[in-house]
Amino acid sequence: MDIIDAKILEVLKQNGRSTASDISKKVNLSIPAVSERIRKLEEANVIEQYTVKINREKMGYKLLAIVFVNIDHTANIQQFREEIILFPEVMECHHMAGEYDYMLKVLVEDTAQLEVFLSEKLKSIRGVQNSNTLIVLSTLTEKLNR
Amino acid sequence: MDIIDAKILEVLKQNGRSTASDISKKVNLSIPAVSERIRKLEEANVIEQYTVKINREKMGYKLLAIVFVNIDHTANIQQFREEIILFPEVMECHHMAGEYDYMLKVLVEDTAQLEVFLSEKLKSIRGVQNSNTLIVLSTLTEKLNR
DNA sequence: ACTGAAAGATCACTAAC
DNA sequence: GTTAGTGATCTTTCAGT
Repeated sequence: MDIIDAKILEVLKQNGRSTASDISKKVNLSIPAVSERIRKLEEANVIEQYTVKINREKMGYKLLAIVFVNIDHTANIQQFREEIILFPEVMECHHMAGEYDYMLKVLVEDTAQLEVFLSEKLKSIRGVQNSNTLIVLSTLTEKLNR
Repeated sequence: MDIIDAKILEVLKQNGRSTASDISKKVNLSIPAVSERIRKLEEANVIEQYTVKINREKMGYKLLAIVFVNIDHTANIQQFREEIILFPEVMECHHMAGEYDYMLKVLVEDTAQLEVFLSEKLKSIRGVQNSNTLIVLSTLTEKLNR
């Protein structure tokens, strides 16, 4: 991971479809050299995935919420961890230090779907003790990578 | 946005480098038909960006934190909004309803960098009244799109 | 570890339907 | 929307530095 690899990653962050020949011009390196570096970055799992950012509003998902969850510590925590990530509306699930056990980022179409998620889906998982939901009014920035 | 477009987006989510010919096999459509659909999805800004997911740990970023911030409502809020998104460690910034005004997702190498962010960078923005930081112990899932 | 050139494969595009 | 044909472009390979 030298400075040239960092430059290559920077180009790929901005456009995941950049070809080796595109990148070779931007980093002043020959095409085979760039190809080999990308191959190694993929092999080392530094590049985890090529993907695409899709417009949420255009897909009808207009409500983003943060849900903090507490788990009954006598419950089967592994079961919660397996089930929670299966819900399509759960974009993120983090195990937290502090007052709450888990923090979820939940993306839904509207408040009706949020209600279904909170009062039916989330509640249906055994061990979920209580939750605290915060609503996102707007998003100023949201990046995948630093 | 019919069911075929949805399938195309699904393929691109999993691999942003999929070619039109790759996709044409998976959705049972000819290559020019797929190309045209992708072109329209890009034009309509449904596809916002092709990008890449980079392994955070491999890049040395081992600490993820959630920072809630309150802004002095007599302060210049626009200034906060402009400055906060410029910090490289701020992955996300959401305007929130409820007790706190903004929620930040902050990615740093270690607690030392978090301390610098909280006590120097964040504090330096005029109007930042107080903050509350939560530490992420581990991440179960983190998706860009639903 | 990188360059440059050549080969082969693959892709996108266009035109006709 | 399909099929077929063309031209461009890309990656890979390899010999040389």
